[in-house]
Amino acid sequence: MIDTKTKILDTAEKLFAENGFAATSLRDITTEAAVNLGAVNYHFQSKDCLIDAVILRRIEPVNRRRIEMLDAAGPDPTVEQIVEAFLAPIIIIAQPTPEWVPLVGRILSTPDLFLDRVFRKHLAAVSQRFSEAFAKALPDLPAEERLWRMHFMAGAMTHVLLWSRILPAMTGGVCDPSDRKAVVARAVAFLSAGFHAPVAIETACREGN
Amino acid sequence: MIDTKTKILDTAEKLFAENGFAATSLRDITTEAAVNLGAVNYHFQSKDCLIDAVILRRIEPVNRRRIEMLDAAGPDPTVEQIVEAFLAPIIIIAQPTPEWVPLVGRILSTPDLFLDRVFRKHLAAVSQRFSEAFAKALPDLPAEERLWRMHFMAGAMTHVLLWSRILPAMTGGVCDPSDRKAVVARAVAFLSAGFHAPVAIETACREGN
DNA sequence: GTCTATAACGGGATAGAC
DNA sequence: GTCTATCCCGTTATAGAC
Repeated sequence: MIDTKTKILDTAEKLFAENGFAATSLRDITTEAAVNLGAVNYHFQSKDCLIDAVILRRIEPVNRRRIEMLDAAGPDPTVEQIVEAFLAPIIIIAQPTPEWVPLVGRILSTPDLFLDRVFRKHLAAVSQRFSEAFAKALPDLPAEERLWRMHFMAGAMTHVLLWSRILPAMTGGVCDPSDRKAVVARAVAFLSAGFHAPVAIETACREGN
Repeated sequence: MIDTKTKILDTAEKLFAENGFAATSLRDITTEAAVNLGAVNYHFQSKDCLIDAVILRRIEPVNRRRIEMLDAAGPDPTVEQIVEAFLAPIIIIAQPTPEWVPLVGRILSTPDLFLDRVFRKHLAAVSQRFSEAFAKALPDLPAEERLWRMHFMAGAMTHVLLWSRILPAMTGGVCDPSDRKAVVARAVAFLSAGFHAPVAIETACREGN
């Protein structure tokens, strides 16, 4: 028997992922979870706090796994290893709870206030670790370019999470996101190549070639 | 003097971009636009129709410019040219109306019903054109991998649009999205390299190497 | 075409019985 | 801890004066 608090958390996670935070009412959640409306404000103080709780429950394990994978790659990981350590946890770990996959995508694509207050707080440290790893693996890459490329990487990852449900329909069944290891492998190959690309801006400054 | 309908459209675009569709009320729009609440339901039938109208107004020029740039690259465009034709219009054209940049990002990251009904209808044809161009430029790339890579590209682009406003704060001022030509150049370099990357999945099947 | 007033509804939050 | 009833607010949409 799952307790009420967990039922609310699970259902909220599912509905937030499907319909977004603003479009999901507490009534939607309590109805589907078959719990009482008042229970939400008892266990969590408000809808905002519920959102925070839903997010926090999932971010922590992902970040821990990311750091683990980065550490496991040794003191001088390759670009491929860094990219994989960043992507794999958030895509692979999702297996037992597939609902939260598009949820994370939704979080990452909602640059609103609560993102500052919830997300940056929990991502900044990890992001810093990865930035340093990239700096070491790509010592000739300017810092600005490195951050832009990490930004592109995060975008590709977010998109994969967000659209995973409808991608088969979009591609006429050609792309299948359910094989998550394959998705990671494809993304790592694509993004690693991007990190290794020559720097376009500096080339433009050198003018001749 | 701008007419009421345009004022509503402009303001709705701005507020939708800033706060999302669900979180923006018609009252927010009419107050900021200094027009009457009833005018919205007069000029547009409903909030949903207003959203459609806001989106449609911007999609068409972008798609037209994309096809123009693709055509201008000749019958056999390079990967770089294709990527640039896909990215540049949506990022560069934004100059006169910067509000809609994050708006487009928001559209692309909201895989809900109206996206099916509004967006796929207007993107499918263009997407097909670009897919064919990539197929010609990368004849050895399997169709599945090609579609995945286009997906990654769309994700990176979306993220750039969505986060453009807060990126400077996130990176301590290092990354500046206001120089849009530079952003395009960086993204083209990164993503083109990704498209040229060897195919990881097939490598895994060949097992030995 | 424009504006005001209001209907009809659904939302979050709370009080209080059990 | 759980449930019911209710308050109060903001929302969309409409009706009708001007």
